[in-house]
Amino acid sequence: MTKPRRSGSETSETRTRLLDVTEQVMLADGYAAVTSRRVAADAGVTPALVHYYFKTIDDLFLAVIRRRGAQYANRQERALSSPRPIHALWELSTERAGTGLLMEFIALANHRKEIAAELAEQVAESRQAQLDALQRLVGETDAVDLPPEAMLVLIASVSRTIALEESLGMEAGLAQVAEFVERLIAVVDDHAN
Amino acid sequence: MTKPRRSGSETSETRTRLLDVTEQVMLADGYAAVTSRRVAADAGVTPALVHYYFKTIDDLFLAVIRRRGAQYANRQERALSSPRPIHALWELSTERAGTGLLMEFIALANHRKEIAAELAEQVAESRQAQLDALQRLVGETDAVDLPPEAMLVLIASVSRTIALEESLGMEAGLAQVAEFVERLIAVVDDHAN
DNA sequence: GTCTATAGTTCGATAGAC
DNA sequence: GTCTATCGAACTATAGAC
Repeated sequence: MTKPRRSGSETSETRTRLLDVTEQVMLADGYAAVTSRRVAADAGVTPALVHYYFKTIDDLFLAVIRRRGAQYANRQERALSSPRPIHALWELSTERAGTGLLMEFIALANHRKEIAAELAEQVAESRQAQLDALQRLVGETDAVDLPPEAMLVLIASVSRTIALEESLGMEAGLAQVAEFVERLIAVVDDHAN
Repeated sequence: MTKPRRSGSETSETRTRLLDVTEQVMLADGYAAVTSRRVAADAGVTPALVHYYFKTIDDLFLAVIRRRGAQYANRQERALSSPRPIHALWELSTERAGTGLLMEFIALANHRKEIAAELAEQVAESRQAQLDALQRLVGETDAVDLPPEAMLVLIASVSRTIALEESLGMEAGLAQVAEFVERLIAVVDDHAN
């Protein structure tokens, strides 16, 4: 939402392409595989062009996080205004593709201050929107003996772990723990009706 | 029990030092910062020596995982034979240092087949030992409406997320969700007495 | 906007002396 | 067991032509 036209870099088709390719590389080979050469090659441009759009590789990572975060915020907003908000949130959280990228960014954030800050801000904002929706839903009552904030952490925890252990080829307990969380969720969602 | 492809004796003091340093580097700057030069410098040896003990960098990673896994198996065994086995397991799982390394290995496993296999094997073995202990504890009864396998996934999920969000500077809901899990655990542990 | 060319680093891994 | 020396490759980032 910056300049109207011709700012070039914000709306460039090439720029978009570079972001797409970066996401693909991260999912396929991890964040360490994201280099100006690799991204350029996969996008069919020259390495120098990557540096033209993103001065440093960290800037490229930040741009991907921000775009991704904005997309996710939209999807979450739709989910939270559906008839069964928390169930829709759970479905959204258990999607595989998103979790894969998130894990990469978490690992990255472990040792890149700027990325940690951006990631933390996004997670916090997203969590706050969830909290607002959940509190509208349950009001002041205690439908479940689990505070709203805690339920949200639980949803985030379990969905992430399921995606992760599945990708490691494990399966013991995954279906059952999903069922357990879904039962908790149902209580809350039904409480609204 | 496959040995690293090239090893100066398994018990070498230098070898042990290299493994220690590698763990420190991973925790401080992430797996991508683990290079033969960096590890050598931090350990006070020459880069060539790193390649002498570990033919490739992946071999170095594998050796770290294996050593770590063996150590963890011991600690878990002690925890599981304590008076309150599941509570002890929970305490063990919420330790910060272990979680940090685990996140790095998970990220690594995302795109290194050998490491994914080793990691999956260790997690599965560890989970099985937990399951044995838990089933001895609760027998056939249903103390909680949560199958044993699912409770173990829940413990792993939540402990990991707490460590992770804390490291991002977040705190909302963490204490409450911990309390929730601890309540579930207490039911099971008390069931034994 | 896009390219060529390149400077300056850093890396993995090996050969071979001691 | 440990070292020196080094090859070949990959990387980030910039300068400057088109």
